[in-house]
Amino acid sequence: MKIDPNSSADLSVQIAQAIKDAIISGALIVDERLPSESELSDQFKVSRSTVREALKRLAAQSLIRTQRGASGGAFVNRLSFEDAYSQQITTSTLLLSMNAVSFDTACEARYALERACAPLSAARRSADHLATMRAEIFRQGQPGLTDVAFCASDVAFHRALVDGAGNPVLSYQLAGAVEAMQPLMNMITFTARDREVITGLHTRIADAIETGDGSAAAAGLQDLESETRKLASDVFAARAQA
Amino acid sequence: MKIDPNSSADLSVQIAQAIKDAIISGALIVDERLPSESELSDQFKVSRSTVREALKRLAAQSLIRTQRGASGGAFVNRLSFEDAYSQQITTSTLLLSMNAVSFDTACEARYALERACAPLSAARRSADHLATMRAEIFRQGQPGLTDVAFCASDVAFHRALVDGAGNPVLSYQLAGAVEAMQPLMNMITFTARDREVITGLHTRIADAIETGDGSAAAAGLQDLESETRKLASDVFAARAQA
DNA sequence: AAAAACCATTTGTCTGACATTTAAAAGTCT
DNA sequence: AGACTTTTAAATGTCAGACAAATGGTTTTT
Repeated sequence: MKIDPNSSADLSVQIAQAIKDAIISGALIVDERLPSESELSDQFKVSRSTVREALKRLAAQSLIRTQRGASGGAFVNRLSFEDAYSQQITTSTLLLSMNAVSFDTACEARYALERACAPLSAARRSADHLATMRAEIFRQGQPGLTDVAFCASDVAFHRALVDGAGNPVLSYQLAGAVEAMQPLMNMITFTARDREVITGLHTRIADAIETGDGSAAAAGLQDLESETRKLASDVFAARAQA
Repeated sequence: MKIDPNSSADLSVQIAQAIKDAIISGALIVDERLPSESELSDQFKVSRSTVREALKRLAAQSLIRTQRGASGGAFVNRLSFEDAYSQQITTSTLLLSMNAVSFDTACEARYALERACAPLSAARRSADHLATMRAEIFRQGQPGLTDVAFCASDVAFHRALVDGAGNPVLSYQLAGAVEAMQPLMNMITFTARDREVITGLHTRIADAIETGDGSAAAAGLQDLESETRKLASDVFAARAQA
């Protein structure tokens, strides 16, 4: 691991990159302890502060964790699916909010991805996830539910659908798409009639999954997408008029 | 923005979180300049080093960028799709390499997602992306191509397919799934016969996209998935024996 | 043998200094 | 007046050294 003191890049960036490369290449393995900050500052011929800034950059990406005290130090972190989920959700949320992605674009992506999960969920039809889906459908039918709570339940339903595919990589990839849309969805107000239509489609999708009919589930999702987009365009039209 | 000096969490973590919250909530908008490091250290009542470590954490997530010199400082960054892509790819790669995700799981996720793009790509059939696909198919037929180059071309073909859906959110979500698998794919050696089968399927997929037949493209991808998994299982079986 | 005191190591934080970069201000020449 | 050069001030980047706080191990005491 070497750095170039004459490069235009900041030293802390170079050091972070060097360590990151070592992790990705496998030269540093999970749970391995990095040299102490003083040792690293000797190795790289920089001050301890510079090393620390580099380590903080890595910690921000969950690549390392640090522990104080004797036999403490910085350790290569096993990137958990959970860490990856939350990073994914943060990034997706920022992307959507900062890049003015249209509701339609986000919606299209989300439902396309969910339809990809449907056949797998139907093939595996986990009792656990089906129960969650049914429970959320029930909750969505309760009177007095606020729009925000309805949305949250909607997200929970869709997550169960996705997780039901039993593929952690898919769940990870989709976490962002589903969760990041929640703020956008929260702008919609759902009338009693709207809710009825949506829970009806949810039921249709859950039924299809239960009977193992993936393409029926995908068709249900397709209709749900149209419904969602219609609702959203109504909201935007009304807002534009006001 | 307040922090709690008695909390167990490190000060730099708290400060980073406070600023991050301000960005996500919209209190700090894109391209807005943060107070200088000295001002922040006054505000939070901590030293400049601590503020700097917090800022490095945010910079590592592309939430801010810094500029030196007069009228320099830290600015809220507009998260570009490009930044998001590379973060996504790094995270996916680490996830796959550290968590011992099986080839089948990764493969299943990847092709499920790609099949989700197929109908959209077929509906839009951008001339540009189709040309890229054809070019990569041509390249894959060239004799003397190394396995690694064949794989790289394969990735390029699939990226074109995905990008052809014309949905940046989808492209972003899929970048990780497609690129992160490349190291796994590189372990496979492709015989001439294998390559013929694969480029044949690529051609079939490209043809389906060109004629706007999304389900045919999806079916082609399905066959390609089976083929890929068969090749991989042969490699693993051979390796297990040796 | 158990508890307490001590110690060494390591990260976290603080202080103060200097180097480097950069845009704006001031000055100078035509 | 306008174009060019020099100076200046502000900001980040880096360095050095110190102390605080946490933590596991070792030694001493009870």
